Amino acid sequence: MNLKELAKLLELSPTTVSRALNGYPEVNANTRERVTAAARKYGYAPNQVAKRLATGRSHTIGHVIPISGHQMINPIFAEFMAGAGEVYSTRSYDSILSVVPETEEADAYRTLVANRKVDGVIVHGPHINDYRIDLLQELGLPFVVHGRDTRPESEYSWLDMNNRRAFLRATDFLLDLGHRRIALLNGIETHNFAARRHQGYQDALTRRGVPYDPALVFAADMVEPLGYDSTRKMLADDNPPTAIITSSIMVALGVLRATGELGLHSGRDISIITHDDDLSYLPNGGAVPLFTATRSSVRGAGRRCAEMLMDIIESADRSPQHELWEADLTVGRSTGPCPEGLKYG
Amino acid sequence: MNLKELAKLLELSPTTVSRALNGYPEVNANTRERVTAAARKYGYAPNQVAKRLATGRSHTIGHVIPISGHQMINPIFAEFMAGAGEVYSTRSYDSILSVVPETEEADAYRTLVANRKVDGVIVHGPHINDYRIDLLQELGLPFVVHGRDTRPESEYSWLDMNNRRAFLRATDFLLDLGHRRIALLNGIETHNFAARRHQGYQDALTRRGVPYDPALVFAADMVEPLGYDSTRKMLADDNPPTAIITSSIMVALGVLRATGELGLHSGRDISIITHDDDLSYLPNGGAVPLFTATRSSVRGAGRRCAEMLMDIIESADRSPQHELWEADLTVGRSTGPCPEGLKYG
DNA sequence: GGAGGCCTCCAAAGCGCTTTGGATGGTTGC
DNA sequence: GCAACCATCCAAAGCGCTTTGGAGGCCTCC
Repeated sequence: MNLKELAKLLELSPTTVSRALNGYPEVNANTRERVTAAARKYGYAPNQVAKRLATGRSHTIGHVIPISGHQMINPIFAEFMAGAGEVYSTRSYDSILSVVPETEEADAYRTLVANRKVDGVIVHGPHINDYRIDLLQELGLPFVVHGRDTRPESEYSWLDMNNRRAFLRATDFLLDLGHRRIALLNGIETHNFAARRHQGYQDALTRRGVPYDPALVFAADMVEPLGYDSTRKMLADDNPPTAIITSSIMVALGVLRATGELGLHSGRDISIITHDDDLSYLPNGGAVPLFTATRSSVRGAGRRCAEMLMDIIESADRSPQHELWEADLTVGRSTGPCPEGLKYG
Repeated sequence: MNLKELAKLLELSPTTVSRALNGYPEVNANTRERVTAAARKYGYAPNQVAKRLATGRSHTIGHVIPISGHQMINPIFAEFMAGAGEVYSTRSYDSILSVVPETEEADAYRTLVANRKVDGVIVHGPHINDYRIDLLQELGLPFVVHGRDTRPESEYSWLDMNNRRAFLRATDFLLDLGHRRIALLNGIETHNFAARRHQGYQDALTRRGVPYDPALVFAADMVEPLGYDSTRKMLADDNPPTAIITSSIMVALGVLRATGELGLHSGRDISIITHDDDLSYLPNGGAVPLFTATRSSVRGAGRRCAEMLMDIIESADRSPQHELWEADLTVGRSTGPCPEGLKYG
């Protein structure tokens, strides 16, 4: 069943049927009624491809996922998509996913534009100074960045968590408990979020006049072994940390594995705070959560980014929008006062 | 730059240009040369939407991701998509992602078909008797299942790992090491893969005449706390297991956390074998991997499923294709002989 | 030398929708 | 009573590609 057939059945022109269905004003209320009823009855659904060709709008959002040299795919991404996807389907948008080698990422955006495949894109994991933002502005493709880079924030649309403040608060929390040797297991610091987290950590130390020790800071892919290896390493040194801040639960689990092997109890012998993206397969809940954590829902961010982008696409005014989310600091079982003997370690 | 403009520049008809670019035989070799050169020079890329409308083919693969009641999104999915996505981009297919509530999954497939949005779909995580296979056959949409359900295997296309054999081998391996109390931490057993794993485990026990103890079998979402909680529970009972088989590294990490807290060394006091989907963010490598594991690459499965589906779509003959992959059994540090005192526990 | 065949190329008709630019007929205002 | 004006509807021209059904020219073969 297509438009023409439906029109014939109704003894109307395709024009009128199209307008009736798309809510244009120049059609009689009764006619519109008849048309919508018939459409429902015969199960008419407009061919999206034809619609796209005619309107030039694709009703599709693009997500370009680079596969980096180390072949690591960001586990956070699936959760983000779960959130964004919910919103897409309620507003009947599609999303297309381009998984490409990092080196071909720019090309991927260009073809997306050249082939008019998408009305807009979401940019994931921005780097310190991210060329993709320039590229997209140049291409004139609407976009929302999940995160920020370093340019003036008013120049583009983004949604970010306050990474600096979250890690400042986490560090402060540990300082309040008497810890002075606090390690940071961070993500790769060319990613802007990681750089900001580092900043927050460092700011907190500086404010209290606690010396910054580079030997306590690690930055790498946020996988479990990062937590395990760096913890084993630090705890084998003299003057080890009494507290560890990690950038993801995965890393925190690695820390726990290392401390477990050494017979240390987290929350007593050593304190751990992790950032928690609230991933569905890494729960940190219960009456008293396993980890004390700064928490911000990535799925929620996905939902909101999708909404922002669709709003931008659909509105005439394309002025940038921003949202800065604060993370919760929730107390769990993994933190406690600094052990007396180690207090000024 | 569109076809017509390019044709004008070349002083050729759109017909000929189109044919030259799409490799039809009825065009002179020199002409074809000229056309492709010009296309490259002017950066001409055919409008995919127009192409789709004209051909009726969408060059797009669909992935419908149900969000289940527990709001858990399958972490394996991202990795699968990384593999599939690689292949899509090299063969210049797109993939669209529909994230929908579980209850609306059938509708999602129907609209995909009604709107001719995809040429085929990949079905993820099939259940014991999966209605989606019936639905897709009824809708006449080409599809490949990642996994199998319980119907005759010749009736549809699938790629699966030999879950039964993998878990049979894992169980055998532990039995060979003298273990007799072997626990299984499985996924939800309405998923076919989990049911088959259970089967393999049970078959191995039966063959050796080792009694099957339901108290040693858990089935739930494969998250870290499943490993932790069930291990704590089992080890608190009298007659605890001396070995544990888990369905994912995430669960195995939970086991390790529990045993770590109890001061048990894996590979000595307790043995652990896990299935390893070879997820990029859960590495289990190194000279001697942390876990002894049955391993099969989900990313590889993604690649292959995508290829199979595209082949099916592009070939005239649509007879079902199947592939059954065997998992490797790689030995790591988490297994060892059953401690003497517990040998016939 | 004319029929038949092959190699190249092209005009034009779709694919299914939107949208521009009227047409039609009934109302309104003076 | 006539012009101006709505409210409704429609014909037809795209959107950018593919594909059908030739057409024209040259070669071959008897």
